[in-house]
Amino acid sequence: MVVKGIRQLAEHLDISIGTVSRALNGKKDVNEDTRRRVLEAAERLGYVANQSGRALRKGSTGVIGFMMQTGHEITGQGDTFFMSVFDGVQTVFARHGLDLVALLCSSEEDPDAYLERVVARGFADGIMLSATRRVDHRFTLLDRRKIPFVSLGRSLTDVGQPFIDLDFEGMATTVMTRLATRGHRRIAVLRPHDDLNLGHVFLERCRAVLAEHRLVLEDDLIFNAAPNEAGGYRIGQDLARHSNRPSAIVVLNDGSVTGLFHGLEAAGLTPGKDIAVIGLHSPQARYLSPRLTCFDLSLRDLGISLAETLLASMPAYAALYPNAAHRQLWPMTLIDGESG
Amino acid sequence: MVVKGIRQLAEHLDISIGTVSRALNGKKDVNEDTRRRVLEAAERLGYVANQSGRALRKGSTGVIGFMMQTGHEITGQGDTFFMSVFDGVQTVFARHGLDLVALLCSSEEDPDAYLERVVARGFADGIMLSATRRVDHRFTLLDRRKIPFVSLGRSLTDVGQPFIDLDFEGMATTVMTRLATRGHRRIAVLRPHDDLNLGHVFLERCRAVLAEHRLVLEDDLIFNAAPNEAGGYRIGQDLARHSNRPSAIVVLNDGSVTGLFHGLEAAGLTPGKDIAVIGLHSPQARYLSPRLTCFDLSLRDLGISLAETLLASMPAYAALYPNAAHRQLWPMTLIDGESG
DNA sequence: CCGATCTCCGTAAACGTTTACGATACTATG
DNA sequence: CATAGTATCGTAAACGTTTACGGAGATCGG
Repeated sequence: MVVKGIRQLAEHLDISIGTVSRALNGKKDVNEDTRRRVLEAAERLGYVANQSGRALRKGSTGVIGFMMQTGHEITGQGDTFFMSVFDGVQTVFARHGLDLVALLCSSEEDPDAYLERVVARGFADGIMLSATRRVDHRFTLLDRRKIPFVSLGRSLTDVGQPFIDLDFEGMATTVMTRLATRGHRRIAVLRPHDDLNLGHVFLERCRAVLAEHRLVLEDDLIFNAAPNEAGGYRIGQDLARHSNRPSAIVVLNDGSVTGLFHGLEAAGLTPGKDIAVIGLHSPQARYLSPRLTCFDLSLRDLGISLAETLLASMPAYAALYPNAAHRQLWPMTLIDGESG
Repeated sequence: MVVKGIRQLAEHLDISIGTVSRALNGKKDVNEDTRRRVLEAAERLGYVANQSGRALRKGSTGVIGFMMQTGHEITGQGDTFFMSVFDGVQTVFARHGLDLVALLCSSEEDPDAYLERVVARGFADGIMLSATRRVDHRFTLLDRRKIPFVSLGRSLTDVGQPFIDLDFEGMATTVMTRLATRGHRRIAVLRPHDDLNLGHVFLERCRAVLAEHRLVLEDDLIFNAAPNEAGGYRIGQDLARHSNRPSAIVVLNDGSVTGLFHGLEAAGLTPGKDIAVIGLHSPQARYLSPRLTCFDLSLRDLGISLAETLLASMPAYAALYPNAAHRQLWPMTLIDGESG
């Protein structure tokens, strides 16, 4: 047996709907006995307050949306990446009865228009962004609509938004000094397509670090590729055929690294021997041969921080997270492998 | 400038809210000039009807939820898998103004309780399920709540639900006859953990096909492993150390196949030479060396069918999809590689 | 010129919930 | 006993939207 609305539930208990609502929401002014009766009946009859009615009255939905784009791969980050981040986010949200949903923007729809539509509808109380682009109108849009949000990734578009981004500067410093001091002179970088912001901050710092070693990052050694196996494979082939092959390559694109390995191997090159390969976070790093030297980070903790940063910018929760960082670069640690 | 509700928009235009609503929703009884005026103003002022108010009044949300579980990997299917399916789903939904969102169930919450909560709230007009388990209470739950749904995957729990599942029977027939006729006598199977349903239907058919060749599927050659690189790698090592090693292994678990390759290689075994390896759909199949022999399918088309099947079970749309299959086994084609 | 029809629009009810407010009964205090 | 205070509950308004209904004006046919 399933009951339809709070009115039915109230009639069934012979109590007014006001009292039932107060009982369910843990409000004052309700006898403990009746509260127990109400809760027990709601549980037994499978009553849960209607989302639309509740949201309409309260002015908030209790939903946080994480925007993702389907179809064409933008980031190439596998499900393990986002699913781990999500799990961290949820542990924080669960404490406040907030629900996380992924807002899926079709590849056939303009991301900006999609987001505007969703936000204007008041679908979610807060928004999480990822795959941030170099100039990203979504930030100005969200700022204009005055809806709390946080982004996983930086952008040149700056409206003072909170964000957490991977510490590409730290990564660049670590990896470039390592390679330079090990005698590498010509270093390549593989990154996803140019619109995304992450490549630029990385490259900028790379140039600075290399300059200290009197080295330059040559333009024709900066490769773009789709963030997947195919993209990595193609670059592996290209490297093998390169007239003046670099001695090392840093791969920002974690979805491409196994493809790159296989592309190199197919051309007779061994990573770590013929060419040093250093990657970003990669769940399969340990199972590649040779083992991939790459950076590691705690995705779950990142998700927790992401949630806290968002809540800190929401009036209803801000007081609970007084010292959440407004903007944060997430540290990564280099894990030694055999590839470089 | 942004306008808050339909009331403000109506005042701004000096029209009643009824007419504004009719104009926006393409209803009759509204002058074409005023309709244009309304649409233009809404566009200019960034008005979009509030989700909660609209859903409350109309009794439907226009949202379809695809349930996924975060944290621990259940299926191991990478983002390319679901994102491609989603994209197919969206092309159908877009025609009807339906929005697809992913309902993310935390690893700390019981999936059944989560789904019940979401459905009882009236959050979505329809539900899509995946990672179906052998006995899966979600089906009885959705059936009891009388909410339209479809699942990607079968279950022993049968409430007459519509579903689309991969054609594991066809796959079993194809792969086992291929291996048997090529002289393989001891064949192993790698599958994800036992709760999931997909392994069972596959194994059952495998046994039947092998029996025709007077062969048996030995119990100790049925391996379970986490559907990721680590799981595959471990099985690769186990196979190498096996006292009576099988000559072939079929991998249902697409997230494990590269790990398996690397595990085998680390132990000095070459796929396709020392042991035949045949996998399920795998985006990196072409970039492994040796190239993986595996099954392929159109994920985008699968998504389209999934959406059509769901809509066919929703009263409001059923008439538009008269010949959508209620239950369907999705065909896969074997792609020859070098691994078996 | 009258009645009928049509076009267009405004009014108000309804969706399910939360919550401010007031009412009632009971307890405590003097 | 009177009064103040407290505990508990019911009533009704409000959230933003859609839509059934009716009304006003215009058009048309006879």
